[in-house]
Amino acid sequence: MNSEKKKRLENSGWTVGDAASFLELSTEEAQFIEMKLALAAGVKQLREKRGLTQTALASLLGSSQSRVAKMEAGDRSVSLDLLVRSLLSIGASSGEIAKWIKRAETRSAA
Amino acid sequence: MNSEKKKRLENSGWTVGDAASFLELSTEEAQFIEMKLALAAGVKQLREKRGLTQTALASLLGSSQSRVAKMEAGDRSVSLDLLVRSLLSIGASSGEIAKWIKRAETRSAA
DNA sequence: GCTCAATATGTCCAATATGACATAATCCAG
DNA sequence: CTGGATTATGTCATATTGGACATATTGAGC
Repeated sequence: MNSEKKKRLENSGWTVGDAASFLELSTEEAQFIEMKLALAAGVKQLREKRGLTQTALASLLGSSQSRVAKMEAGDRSVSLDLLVRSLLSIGASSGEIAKWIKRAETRSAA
Repeated sequence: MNSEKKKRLENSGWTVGDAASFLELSTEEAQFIEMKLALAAGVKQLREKRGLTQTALASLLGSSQSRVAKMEAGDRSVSLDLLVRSLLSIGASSGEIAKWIKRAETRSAA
């Protein structure tokens, strides 16, 4: 179970630690993180689709390049709120967002 | 457009003000709020289905009754994060959450 | 390999969210 | 009615988040 998923989590700054503590991630937590990562990917995807640079998107959102970078990385310091707001601002519909969230479900199967 | 939806927003502490300022709610903002309200309803619905009291759910979540009440009311002070985390804790799947979010889409049609 | 644009990472402090508590309002069986 | 339980509302202090800035890393064209 560790390899693929664990790396994904670690790369997003979740300091997963050893296998034992990794296993302590409750399913809810894991699902939540997966959800955030899915939306993070959505932001990146949609931004690139619009041909925007992180800086451009940032100014569109009234934010900063670094925050956009963190959003796309699914950094611990970005909330679902910010991700969703951003997606809506880029023009994603609730339906699309729902699709991304749903997609997170299958990925979180251990 | 005002009546039904406006009241829903106002009842959730959004101080919508007069029609003009209400119209200034960008579609993104409106969609975001609708999303929160949809999830708020989801929490209530699921809690009752489980036969839990707000206090019971609160302790389950490591939170307080007042916060649960605010969640279900879609209060301005509760984040998407909290709503989603709570839903996951009550046992909702990502798919169900996605469904609620998607449902918010149609409701937000002016 | 150099340059420059794009992206990533780390750190501040201002703004917002959260749990807790007090207290009020509702509801409902008896 | 009344009392007890449930839910709503207001307010704090603490914790978390977010924009900004500095700086590092990466990547593409030359």
